[in-house]
Amino acid sequence: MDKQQVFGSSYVDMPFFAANGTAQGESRPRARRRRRRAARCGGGDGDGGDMDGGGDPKKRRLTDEQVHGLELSFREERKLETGRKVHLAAELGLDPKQVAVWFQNRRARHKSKLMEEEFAKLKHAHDAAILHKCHLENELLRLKERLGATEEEVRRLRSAAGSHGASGNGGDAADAVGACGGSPSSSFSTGTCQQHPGFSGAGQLGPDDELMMCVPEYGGYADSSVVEWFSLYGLI
DNA sequence: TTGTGTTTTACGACCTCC
DNA sequence: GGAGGTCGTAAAACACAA
Repeated sequence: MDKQQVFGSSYVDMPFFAANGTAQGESRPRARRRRRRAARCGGGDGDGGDMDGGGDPKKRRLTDEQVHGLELSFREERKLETGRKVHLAAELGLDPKQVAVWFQNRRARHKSKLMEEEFAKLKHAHDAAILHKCHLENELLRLKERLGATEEEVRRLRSAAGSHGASGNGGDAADAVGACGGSPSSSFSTGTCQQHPGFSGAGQLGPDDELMMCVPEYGGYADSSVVEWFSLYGLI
């Protein structure tokens, strides 16, 4: 199989055999310890063919130069055509199969990194959306309070006008409110927002625990205001 | 020095494309 | 059918705290 082919190929006697050696290791920023696991080499892991007769370890780290060359090539093009692979392998003293494997792993790392970045970005947007929702719900509470006070004032004025015998036709704004019958606020749902004592507007919230106190539930992503918020962040 | 967590190298299985 | 891709995983190499 391929395992035997890999270690029977030319790269075995190339300079990077010294990569894990003392000189190379000491040239790196942090000294690298060598740990021998020779005892395990003979252990039957069912992975026969690890040794190429000479007791060579199964894996060898690539040298910095080899990794650098591979990195440069990867930046140019993430896919690897046959010609490029063979050329790169010859140039770096590697087996073409090693180059292919390195590119596969490098693509996987790249993808993983991209996913991490994407996750962080989405989390940031999520937190911002939660904060925005909290602001909106607190604003709603304030508006409801004002509405209640206004309705109370209207009732008071009406009763005062009624006691003076006037048949109220001057209550324009008051009528408008009154026309709503059971008050518009009755159709509002305050949701689950609990007003935080120290919360009085934007810029007051920082840590997530405050967010959690403010908005104990995380549903409602279909809310159009949240969609707007996401679009503000350029996420959709 | 050692135990443990992370990174790197390598492989097999499976899929797609030519 | 072969070459090269992704995905999942094993294991060596390595870093580092205790």
